[in-house]
Amino acid sequence: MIRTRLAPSPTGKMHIGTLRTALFDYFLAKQQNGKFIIRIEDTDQERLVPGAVENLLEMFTAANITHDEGPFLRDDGTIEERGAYGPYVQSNRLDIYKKYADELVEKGFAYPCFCTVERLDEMRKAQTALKQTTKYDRKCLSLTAAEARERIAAGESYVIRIKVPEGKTEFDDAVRGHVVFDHREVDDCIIMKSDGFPTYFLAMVIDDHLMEITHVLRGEEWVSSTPKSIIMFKMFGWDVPIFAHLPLILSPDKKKLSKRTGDTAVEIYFEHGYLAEALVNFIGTLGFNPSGDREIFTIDELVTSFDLNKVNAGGAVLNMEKLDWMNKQYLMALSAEDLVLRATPFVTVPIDDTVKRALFVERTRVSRLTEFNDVLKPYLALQEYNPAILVWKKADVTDAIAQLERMLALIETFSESTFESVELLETAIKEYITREGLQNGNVLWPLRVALSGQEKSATPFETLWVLKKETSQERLRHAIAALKK
RNA sequence: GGCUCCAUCGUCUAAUGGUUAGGACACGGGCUUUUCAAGCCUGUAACCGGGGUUCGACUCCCCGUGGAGUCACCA
Repeated sequence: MIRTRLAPSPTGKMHIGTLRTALFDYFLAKQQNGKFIIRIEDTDQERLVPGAVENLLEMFTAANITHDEGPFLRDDGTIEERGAYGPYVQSNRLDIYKKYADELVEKGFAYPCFCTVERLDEMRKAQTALKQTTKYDRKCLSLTAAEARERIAAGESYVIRIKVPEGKTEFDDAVRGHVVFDHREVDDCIIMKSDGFPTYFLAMVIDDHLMEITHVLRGEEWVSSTPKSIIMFKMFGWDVPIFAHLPLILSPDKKKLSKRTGDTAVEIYFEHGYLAEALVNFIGTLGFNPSGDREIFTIDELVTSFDLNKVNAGGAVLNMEKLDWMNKQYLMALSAEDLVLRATPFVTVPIDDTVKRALFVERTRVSRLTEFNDVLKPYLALQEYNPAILVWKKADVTDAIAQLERMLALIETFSESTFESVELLETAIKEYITREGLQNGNVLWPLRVALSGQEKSATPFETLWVLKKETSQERLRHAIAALKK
C-alpha cells in the first residue's frame, strides 16, 4: 500500500511550497487508496514557533485536503493524534532515535565527535580558502572507543556523526530519473546533536521506515542530502523509499520563493480572497498538468489524473495574474447562495438582500473576495458624481432629463414582482423603448448612470434589481434635479 | 568555487522520433453592446547554442551556454 507523508517543521506559517507537496502527497495516496500521513519535524527546538502546527492543520482544513494519520485539530483547538504509527511528533520519539543512533555507533557506522563549533568554523574557513569542499575532517574518527567513553563519562559535550563509507549512492528519483553522488562529496553529517535531539537526517530515516512510508515527496532543495538518507537506510538494512523531488516554486526573479520576494504563507492567499478550489487548482497544476488544453480541474479530477512521472523537473514561477483569472472563474461558477457564504467574511457591512444581490451582480467584475467591499459601496449609498456624465455621448441634457422622467414614471408602474429578476426588468424596459420608438442609448445610458452614479458600472437592469423600486426612484429624482440645476 | 539538477511563447504548460509546435494567463484587434465586466472570434509571441544518432529530431546522446538548488549541532 502506498503511504506518503508530509514532514513539515513547525517554524512558521505554512509555506505555499508545502501546500503543493501536500497536494501531491494527497493526490498520490488518494488515487492509490493509500494513506497520507503528517509528521511534525520539531527537532530544532530553537526555531519552534508556537501555533505553527495549528496553522498547518487549519490550512489543510481551509484547502479541503485531509490526511489519514498524524496530528488532527479538535473542535476546541487542541491537537490529538490519530494513527497506529505514532507518536507523529518527533520530539515525542527521542528515545527511539537514541536507540537507533546507539545501534549505528555499536555497529561502527557512526561515531561520537567532540569538536567544538569554533574548531569546525575554522576548519571550514580553511577549506574554503583552499577551495576545497567543506566537510568534516574526521578528526574524532581516530578516537578509540575507550577514549570516547571516557570523555562522555567526564561530561564532555559531543555529537554523533555517521561514517560515510567509500563508494557512491545511486537512486532513481521519480521525477528526475537516475541520480549519482560520489561519497567523496558526502559529509560525515551530524545525526545526533549535543542536546540529545536527532537531526533531520537521522529522524527522517527512522520515521519513514517505522511509519512504512513508500514515497517521499519533498522540494528540490533536498536532492543533495538524499545520499545521506540512503546511506543510513542501508546501514540499518532497511528498504529505501521512492524519492520524488518536486520542482521549486519560484518568484518572478526565478529564485526560490522567499518571504522577501513574494507571498509564501498559504494563509495570506486566503486572506487575499482566493477560493480554496482555485488555490488548489492553481498550485496543484504547478509542475504537473493532466491535460494540454484545459485549465480548470476539480480536486477529484487531479487525484484521478495525477502521475508522479509526469511532474516537471524545472522550477515554476508563480503567475499571479493567472491565479486571479482562475479565481474569477471559480467565483463566477458559484451559486448565489455559495457566493454569499464565501464573501461574508470579507464584507464589512451587514449582509442584507441588497448586498446579496449586489454580490451576485458584481461577481464578474472582481477577481478576489476582498474586492467586494469597494464594489459594494455604490449600491449602499449613492456616491458623489458629476451630473454631466448622465448625458449620453449622442444626446444632450434636455434629452437626458426627458428620458429619466420617462423612466421614473415607467418604474412607478412596476409591481414588486417585476423586481424579482433582472430578466423581467430588462424585458419591461426594452419593450417600453421599442413601443415608444426610442433609442437604447438615449434611455439606458442616463438610466444606468443615474442608478449607479458611475460612468462604468453593471447594466441598468442589474442595478435596478439590486436597488429595488424605492431607492431606484430616489436616485432618478436626484439625477433629474441635478441636471436641471 | 565543488557537487547535483534544470532548459518549449514574457509566465504556466501540451507534445513521449514524423504536428502548420497545441492550450491558458497577460497583451493587441474584432464581434456583442447604453458603459464596464463577462462571453465569442482573432492576432503577436517559444523549441538556449553547437555537434552527433536517425530516412526523419522539441523529443535520444555528447559538449558548450545559461539558470537553479545545495554545501550548519536548520529543516
